[in-house]
Amino acid sequence: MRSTVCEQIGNTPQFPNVTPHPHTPPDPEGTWHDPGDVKPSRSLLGLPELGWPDIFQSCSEAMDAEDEPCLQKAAPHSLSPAEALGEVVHSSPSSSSPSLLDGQAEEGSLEQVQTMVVGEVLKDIATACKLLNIEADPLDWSCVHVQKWLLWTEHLYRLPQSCKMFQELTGKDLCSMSEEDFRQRSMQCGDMLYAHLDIWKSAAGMKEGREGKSSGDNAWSEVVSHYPSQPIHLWQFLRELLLKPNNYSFCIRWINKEKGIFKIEDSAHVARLWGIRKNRPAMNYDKLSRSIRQYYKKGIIRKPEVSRRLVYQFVNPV
DNA sequence: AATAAGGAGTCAC
DNA sequence: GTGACTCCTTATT
Repeated sequence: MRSTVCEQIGNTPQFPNVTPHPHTPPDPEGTWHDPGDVKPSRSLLGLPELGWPDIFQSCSEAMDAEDEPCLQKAAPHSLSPAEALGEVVHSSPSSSSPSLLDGQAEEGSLEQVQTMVVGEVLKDIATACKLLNIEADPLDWSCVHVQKWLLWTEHLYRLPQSCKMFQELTGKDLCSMSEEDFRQRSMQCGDMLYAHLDIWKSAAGMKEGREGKSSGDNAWSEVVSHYPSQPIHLWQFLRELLLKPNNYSFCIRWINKEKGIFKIEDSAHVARLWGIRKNRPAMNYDKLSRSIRQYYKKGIIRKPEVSRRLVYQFVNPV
């Protein structure tokens, strides 16, 4: 199934370049090569069309729950993320005739893929909303929310820090800015931030103007139902990260999901994400790990039988 | 040097 | 009271 879809995608004009994901899963030995070390090309990192690699990776995840190394992703070109969302949103999935031409069949498959992609994008947004404790619609963001989103996006994609250039902007302000405005505030990653915001805006736009049919709607209700979210526990936060391997496996990943054993690949990064979530700029791994150790006596997290550095185990696996 | 373990004080809810 | 943050010492990798 996956190979079929991959082949279709590979042969489709919208997905001309199939390239490995920068967050390539670790080898069997468990060693991990930081994507920052291998210095992937800007297109690999998603510049300026960053949304697509992540979206497509999410789509791959939907097709195959396992985080397999063979997964490939496409570099975007002719279709922006927002356009892709729009296309699926406004397409009608109805008309299928027995005399379909090859092209139409291909279109149908593409449509299916796009529908799946939209669903996964919305789920990713739902996850981010939950982890960040912000609303899904950027128009509703306060200045603080904007800063959280910026910090998060920068850390998630390892972009240079530029959130200071966006200080005292509300979500409305941000949404009214052009791509050029973004670039002026951040030469290095303004275009990427703009692309990401575009995805969120498009997803929020799906809320209105249509009634529930496609898979995107379930995902959307998931997005809105998560807000306002409750204070999140550290163990919940870690589990959320672990359950999104395509987004976060570069910093935390399962060693043995069945047993609940996981490894923190980038301690500083995980701590930073946790600090963003809790509005604790001084958060570091020393403090985060102290909180994890408090879980020992509570029976939530423990060290595995064979203790290894940065490896922990949920006492009650999912 | 980074990580692990755990004591102890503090704070917000 | 609870959960988390913070700072700390000591031990281990």
